[in-house]
Amino acid sequence: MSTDLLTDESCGLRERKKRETRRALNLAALDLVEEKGFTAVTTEEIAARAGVSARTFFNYFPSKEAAVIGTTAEELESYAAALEQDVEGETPLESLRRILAGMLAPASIDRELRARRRRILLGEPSLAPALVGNNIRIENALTAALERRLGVQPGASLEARLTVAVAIAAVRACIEHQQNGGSGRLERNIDQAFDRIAAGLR
Amino acid sequence: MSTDLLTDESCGLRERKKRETRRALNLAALDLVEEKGFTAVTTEEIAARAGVSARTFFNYFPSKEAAVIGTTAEELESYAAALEQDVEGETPLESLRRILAGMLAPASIDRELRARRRRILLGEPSLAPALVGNNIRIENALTAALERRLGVQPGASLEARLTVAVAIAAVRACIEHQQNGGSGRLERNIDQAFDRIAAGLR
DNA sequence: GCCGAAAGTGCAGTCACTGCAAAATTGCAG
DNA sequence: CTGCAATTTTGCAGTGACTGCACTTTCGGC
Repeated sequence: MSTDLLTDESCGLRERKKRETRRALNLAALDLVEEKGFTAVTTEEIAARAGVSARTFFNYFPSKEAAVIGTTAEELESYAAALEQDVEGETPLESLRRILAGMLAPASIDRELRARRRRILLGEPSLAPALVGNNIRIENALTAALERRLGVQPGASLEARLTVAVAIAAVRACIEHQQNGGSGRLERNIDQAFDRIAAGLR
Repeated sequence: MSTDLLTDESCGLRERKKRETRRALNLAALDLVEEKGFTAVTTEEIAARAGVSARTFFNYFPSKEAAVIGTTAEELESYAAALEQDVEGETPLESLRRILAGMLAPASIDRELRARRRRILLGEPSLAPALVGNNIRIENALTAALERRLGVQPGASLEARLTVAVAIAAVRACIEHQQNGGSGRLERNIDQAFDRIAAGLR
């Protein structure tokens, strides 16, 4: 069991090929959704474009939605690790703001892919339920990480989950606001939202 | 075209029968899910137990999940109306606490049904994505109501949606905490959560 | 009782998703 | 390099959610 999180973990050919296939499926799904819209895309098409059989598709993703969203366990672990680390002079909420904003912002690497993914995912209303469902996974991973950071037993106190859930909800609200033609830039609104939450909502 | 929104709208036999059918489908769905678990229940079974054809099922609910959850537009309107009303000396967040807690608490009427519904819905992990998806509907309805209460244009300011989204997230976090064997009674935890949010999270 | 509208129903079809068993591929030991 | 074992891919057959369409039934007003 190799957990070489730092290196590319591309040790075995087998593992590398699985990653490539997964990525190919995700990219194919994004392409097709962009072309035809989510509901008009079939899992067979995605599989065909990725060069695998229809059956193999479901070896990689449990649903069509999951293939389009494509969040990997590694991503979750990476975010969790970032939150677990106690940064000097940063409250948990501030860490969450930084990490969640980082998930949205086109990062240094993968600039265009991240931007494109964001545009496609948010532009598809039929994906909205799946997206909030995906947020549950993120919430669980981040909650466990924050519990470790705070040194409490998993599920022992409400604090960790409450903070994470509220932070994710804040980001979601800002995104929704943006989608509805709301004012201001997304990052600015997120900052504002977290400021309000830190100051106490009325 | 009867738009008698004021009266109980149970005027015509047609309207009453639709309500009854919808309710019958929802109750049948709850029964069956309790008996066999969500995934083992088919829409045909639900329809059969409710005394309608398989096809008619989909005239009432767009999906199996929706039939089990069963949130009606009337319920949404009722919650929205409650939030829109500006109660003396109550901040929006306090109103939300009262209303959302009321949605969970077995009300004066429908005591057992509400309790049973809550138990069945929360006890089915396979329903979790659909439940958070349903929360979007609630969030939208409550956001619109709060915007009216605050006298702002729909989507103009971030405040309304942020407050509603955070409040719903808080309740969800408390429920999750409960489901994971967390300490304390649900209502008490919700009070605590809202207190923390009003005081400002860290 | 009659007529237009609304609701219920049957039918055929598409597609997501699953279990199973055979076939292909890969990693490894000899 | 070669066969062996584990893993992965694939085909096949099946279930069940969901849809569009056309037809019948039912309801409400006149």
